[in-house]
Amino acid sequence: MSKLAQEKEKFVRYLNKTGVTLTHGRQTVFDEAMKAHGHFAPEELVKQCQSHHRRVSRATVYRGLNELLEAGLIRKTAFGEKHQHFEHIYDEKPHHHARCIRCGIMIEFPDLKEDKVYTPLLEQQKFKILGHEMHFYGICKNCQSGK
Amino acid sequence: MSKLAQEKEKFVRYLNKTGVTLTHGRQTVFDEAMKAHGHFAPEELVKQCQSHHRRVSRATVYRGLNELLEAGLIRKTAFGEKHQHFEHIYDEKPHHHARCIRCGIMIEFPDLKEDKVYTPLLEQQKFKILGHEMHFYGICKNCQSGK
DNA sequence: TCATAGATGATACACTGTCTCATAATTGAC
DNA sequence: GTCAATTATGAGACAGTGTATCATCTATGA
Repeated sequence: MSKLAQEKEKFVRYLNKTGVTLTHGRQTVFDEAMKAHGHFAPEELVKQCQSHHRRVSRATVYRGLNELLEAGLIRKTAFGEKHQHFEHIYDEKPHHHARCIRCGIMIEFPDLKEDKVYTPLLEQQKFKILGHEMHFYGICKNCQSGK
Repeated sequence: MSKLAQEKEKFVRYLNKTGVTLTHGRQTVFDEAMKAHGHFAPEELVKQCQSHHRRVSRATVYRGLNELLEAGLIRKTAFGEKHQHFEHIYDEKPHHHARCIRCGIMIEFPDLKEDKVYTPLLEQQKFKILGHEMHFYGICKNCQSGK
């Protein structure tokens, strides 16, 4: 079974558990989110969904993204920007981000499993971890030399 | 010298370096940002600045916050929410956050210096690190039992 | 004192994520 | 298969955020 099919199954399992069905809208959001390369903003996904399929509303996309998030298929990468970003998890090497606060460029670097230090702390509080992100901010090489 | 005074000096040093002066507006934003307890959203700071001082515009506050950020006096904590959050650094124990994606509650936990693993990676790319945040997301205890 | 450069306030702006509600689709009971 | 009840959806309204603009004000140094 392909990784994508596995993800689909995971999604359906989640939907069943919460007592809702895999409708056309959810299917579309799932398809496009899994198809995306790298990060995407919700509004980008709205465009994608609307270009390839019959009309899907913004509301449905936003709702669907939350479901995918809770199902653990995508993660929210929060860069302190105006809008949210997501990325799917399957097929990606775990990585983190460093962002330049001047130009916004993003540098990716591999996940080194440093989060293991923290998981006991959170589990102790019965916090169910869906994901984590190590987020650095600073000034990139170019912006330093530019000024 | 108090910690606060040290921060002020750090700020002035930064301003000098970038060739600007400590004006009334910047002073106000500095004061209120340092006075804040825990996280604050920019708009909250706008209110603060406008209630305690003579009129300071939103623009000035937003501009000032960026300067404080670059000067390394505050950090941006990005929770993937609609708006940004900041917190000042002085006088705070380094800590990170876990956020519940359902109710938004925030759990703080101490910084365990796990970032040390990554700094060489970024320094190698000449990325000047201003700060970092370890960000977990998931479902909190209450939201798990609530459903 | 004056000219210049920088800082500010007011406001407009685009955009985001959420909410509402009427309509449509789906499901299960019969 | 039909119908009623429940759930999902689309369209649009909405408030709020962070940025940009630009005319006015302020500070600085010659």
